[in-house]
Amino acid sequence: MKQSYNNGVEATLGVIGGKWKPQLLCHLGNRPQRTCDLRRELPAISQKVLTQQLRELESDGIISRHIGGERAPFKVTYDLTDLGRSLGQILVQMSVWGEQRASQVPDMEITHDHGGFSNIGLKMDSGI
Amino acid sequence: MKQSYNNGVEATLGVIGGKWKPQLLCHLGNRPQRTCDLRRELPAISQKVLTQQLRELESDGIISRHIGGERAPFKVTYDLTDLGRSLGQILVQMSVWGEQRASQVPDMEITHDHGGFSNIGLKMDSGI
DNA sequence: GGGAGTAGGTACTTTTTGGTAACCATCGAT
DNA sequence: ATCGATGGTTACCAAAAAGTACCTACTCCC
Repeated sequence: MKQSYNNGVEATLGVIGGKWKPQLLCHLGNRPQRTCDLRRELPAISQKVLTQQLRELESDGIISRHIGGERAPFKVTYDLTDLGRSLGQILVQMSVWGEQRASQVPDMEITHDHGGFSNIGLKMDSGI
Repeated sequence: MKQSYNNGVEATLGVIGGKWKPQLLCHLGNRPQRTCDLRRELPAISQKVLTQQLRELESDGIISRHIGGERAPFKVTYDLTDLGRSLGQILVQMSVWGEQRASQVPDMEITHDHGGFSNIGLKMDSGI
């Protein structure tokens, strides 16, 4: 179905706005990862939602899915595409802004449970 | 209540992620506006949701609310705060990325009904 | 007195999103 | 033969977000 946005910001939000997508992009920004790796790093996400968010990112062209092995316990690997990497600069800036904001607001905390975007800049096209 | 995020990106999304917030920020980025102005520019938003999103932006320190007149038909004006203006660069980049994306995907359209972020850079602290 | 304009609140419903739990299929190891 | 790891799917539920409808209260204007 044809999706419609009022401006570019909304279009971008449509891509990165899922509940787990920032974290998924973060982890995939470091290196390609298998499904089970992502599940281990994000224990709180359910299989269903993980698959769902990965499918959305894939259909948006942000990540790519590779099936390793022929008919074994498949090794499915997800990786950022060039388009996905082109989000790096935005993600890093959002990360910085959010971190700074959280450091100034007492009632806001950021649990860096499973890595963050502070290092993503090295791998993604952050422009830094 | 204490809100918790897993990384800075989510914290930022918590601020700009509302359905109408990008558009509100866009219009307020041009100049301070009254409630009725915003309603005229965004005819599709309901009074309830408009008030709600403005309150959220206000409590996040992104916009400020000024009541003009003493006990008349109040002239309530909303304006970006410095913190709000500091989002400019991020919003402009998200806008550019989204616009570019939309121009490459046939099934995605952006209806520039009520202005856009292309010019917000002039007023907000876009860093451009 | 009866609108219209201004700013907003409240109750209720709908839509969207995310979460739970159970299931399938395959392989290798025990 | 059963278990665990792998990578899913499906049906069903719950919570969050947004939308609808209707209400208040004040003032100015006719």
